Amino acid sequence: MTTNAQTAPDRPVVRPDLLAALEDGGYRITQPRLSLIAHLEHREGGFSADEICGELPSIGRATVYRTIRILSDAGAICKLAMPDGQTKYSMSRIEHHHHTLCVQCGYVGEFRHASIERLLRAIGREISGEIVGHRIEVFTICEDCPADRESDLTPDS
Amino acid sequence: MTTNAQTAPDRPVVRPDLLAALEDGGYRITQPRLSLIAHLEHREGGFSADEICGELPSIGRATVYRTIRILSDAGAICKLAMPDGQTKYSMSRIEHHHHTLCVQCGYVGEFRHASIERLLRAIGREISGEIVGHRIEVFTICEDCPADRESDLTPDS
DNA sequence: CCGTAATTGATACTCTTGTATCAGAAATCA
DNA sequence: TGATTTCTGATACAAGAGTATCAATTACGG
Repeated sequence: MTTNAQTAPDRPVVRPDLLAALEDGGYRITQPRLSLIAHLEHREGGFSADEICGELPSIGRATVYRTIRILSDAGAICKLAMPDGQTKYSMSRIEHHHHTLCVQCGYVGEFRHASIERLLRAIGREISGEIVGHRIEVFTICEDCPADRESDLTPDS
Repeated sequence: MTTNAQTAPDRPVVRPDLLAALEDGGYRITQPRLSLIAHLEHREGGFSADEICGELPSIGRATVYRTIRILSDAGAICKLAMPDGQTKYSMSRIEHHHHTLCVQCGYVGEFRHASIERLLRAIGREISGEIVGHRIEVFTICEDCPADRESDLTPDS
């Protein structure tokens, strides 16, 4: 419908750093990967790979998983673990951050806190061995979730 | 150490708080549960449920999983997540603590750090919603593991 | 525009981490 | 000692989270 299709066929305009995550890894810029990135890039909150498969039925399951892995390896998206063990992903926006996960709706927020860095250094001094990574996840019931509902998870952001 | 086995037939002497975890939940003290607790109670480091099934072939798989869940729900053991998503458990010894997990050998250590409590309160003031839990896991390569072997398991650092 | 190499997607498969079922066994109660 | 209730364990089942395969397709360098 639009008439500006001269420059590139159907290529959606996406965050350059997400494209760079592909290019820097030596991966080709393909339609399915662009569609996936365009679908994810402005997404708030967490999502599962399978959820994305449902939302983008035109992209094969294997491709969704493969691309998510590429982006995750490149640090463009974060892999998270819900308290029940479910895997979720979220887009990285802040450089060095941690996550809040709403245990009811699955909403994922990001926060930074200066003292976390200090804390980790202090822990490093107290324990034996070398720290190679960490995971700090804060589980919440977010503002928009009624706290009285106990059981069901509605992954609707 | 103490040999008070004349009080009960084959009942191993186990940590009373572990028995209490069963009794307080209204569960019966059975041989398989006692065997499992006796097997676990002095265990250092992390273990998976399946691993325990292999070590105690006389106890059924379902019973191992059931009992671990009971103990985990009661807080007697901790459920952990390795960076690759594997589930591990470890015995709780310190009251409010966090874990170090060696990404090579799976060794699980415990540590406390006073500022973590402060930190969580500070985070609670900064984010919206109510904090209902948290997970702080520090991934390490422990002293006994050769660090030269390459390990690419470094989640968001 | 073409050749080559990477990518896709349908599908089957794997592996982990459990849960459901249910007849028989064991623990507790009266 | 029964009677009752819970528990066990063998096994099947299931869901989640991916990976392997491979013919057909697509992107990209020249």
